[in-house]
Amino acid sequence: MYTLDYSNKDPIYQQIVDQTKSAILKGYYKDKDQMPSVRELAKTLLVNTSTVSRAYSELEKMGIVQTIAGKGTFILFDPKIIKWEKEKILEKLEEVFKECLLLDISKDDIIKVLEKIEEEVVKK
Amino acid sequence: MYTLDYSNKDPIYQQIVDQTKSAILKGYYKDKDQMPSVRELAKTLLVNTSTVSRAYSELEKMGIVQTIAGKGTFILFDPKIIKWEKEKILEKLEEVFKECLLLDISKDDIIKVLEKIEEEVVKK
Amino acid sequence: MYTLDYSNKDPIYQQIVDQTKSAILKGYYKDKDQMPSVRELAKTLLVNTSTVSRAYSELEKMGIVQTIAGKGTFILFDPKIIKWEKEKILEKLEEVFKECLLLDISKDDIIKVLEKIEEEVVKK
Amino acid sequence: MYTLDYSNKDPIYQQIVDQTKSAILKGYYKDKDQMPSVRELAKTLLVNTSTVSRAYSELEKMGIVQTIAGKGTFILFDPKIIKWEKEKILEKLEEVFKECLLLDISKDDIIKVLEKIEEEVVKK
DNA sequence: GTGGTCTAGACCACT
DNA sequence: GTGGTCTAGACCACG
Repeated sequence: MYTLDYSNKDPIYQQIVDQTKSAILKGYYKDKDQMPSVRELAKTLLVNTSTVSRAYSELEKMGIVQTIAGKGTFILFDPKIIKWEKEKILEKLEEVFKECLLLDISKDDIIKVLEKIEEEVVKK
Repeated sequence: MYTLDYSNKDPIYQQIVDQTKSAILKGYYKDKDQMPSVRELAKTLLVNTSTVSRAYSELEKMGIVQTIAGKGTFILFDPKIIKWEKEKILEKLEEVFKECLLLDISKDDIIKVLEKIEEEVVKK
Repeated sequence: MYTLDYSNKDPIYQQIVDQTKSAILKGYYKDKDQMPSVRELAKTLLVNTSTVSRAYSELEKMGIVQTIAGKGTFILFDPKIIKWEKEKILEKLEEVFKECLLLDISKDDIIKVLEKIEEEVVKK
Repeated sequence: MYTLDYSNKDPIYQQIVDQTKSAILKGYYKDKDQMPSVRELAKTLLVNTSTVSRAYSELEKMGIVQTIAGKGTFILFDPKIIKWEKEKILEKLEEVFKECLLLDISKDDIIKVLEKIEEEVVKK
């Protein structure tokens, strides 16, 4: 479920955060599901427990999971997450479009890429 | 012309590199133009000379700039740059689109954003 | 293992880069080996940490080494390195031969030198 | 006669020195020939007079030219030059051969390159 | 512990 | 004047 890439510029804990969020959006994790324990996930991913710990605490700061002392870490699905993520991605979209136009990539070319990706996603 | 953002996770020298590339693409710098001297730009941007020096040397490794010992640093415009940049931005575009679709942002919504940006850019 | 020559026109960081590559080719370093830490090597070689750091970052850009934040720097042996090195040395070989012939050094004399070196290397 | 390469790592004055020596070895310059004046060569090569001046003074240090105040700079051909150059190139040859063997380039491959270059040179 | 970045200041080579 | 390298020392992010 998690795949870490050490050559990626994103730090490991960030990759865990991102992949957890993505797992929620994809429906792999549902509201109130229990996450694996820090030690367990660390063992599975062959990383330091402090790395997983940091990932969980970032997720908790974002309100995406909740840690209950002595019980574990649980998904706290809040529709707001989707709203936040949408806002972030729309900003990113604007940036990328600006760069595309700067590089003389036409609107039509961009739409072609969009349609290609759409097809790929639909297939899955 | 250059605007540094210290809260940005990208290091200063990288921001100088990126903004220089962008300046070339926008036509502010042209082939064979002399760049400001290391000391001069450092003074302007209120950073250390070695930071600017590092940025220039990165640009040189990319073949975007040529430094002639004792003379200065000069723009070396090569149409290949545009090719490289296009390839990079198209990859980024695919990633962003994938994320959008994952978040149930519709193709139409994406195109609306695109059209908004297009208008903004055209106005300038 | 490393020997720095301050009278050499090559900068220190470059000597570290070259000797590291050479160490890999000679088999002293193997794939996935951990390099000495920046601070450690700096202490051993009596140079500044930033000098070693620069050498490592050059090696990383060349894809010869991978640095994992917080863990260290590791050899990333890629057979391509040998290809690159071979191409470079063959170019150098052509240049030197041209100079030799220009100086009226005969083919036979050159081959004698080659045989002398071959023997030396074989002995080791 | 002179061709300067600004992208070459060798400084300009060094390129002038090397090409002058090469011109002597090729017989373009002969003993007691007068070299172009510093100003003249600087003008021709579009470089600073101090650059040419430095080149001439290096040549003088090596005993390859002689400057006579008020008269000009003259070639001072001494057969020793060839001896020195030969010694230098033979050292270089040894280094390059060592590297070749380290990279598993066989003696036969090296000889093939040598023969290729020999043919090229003979044709000229 | 690891590497990455930045500063201030110095020195050198080249033009 | 130009850029390149190095040092000493500081701070930060990551594991």
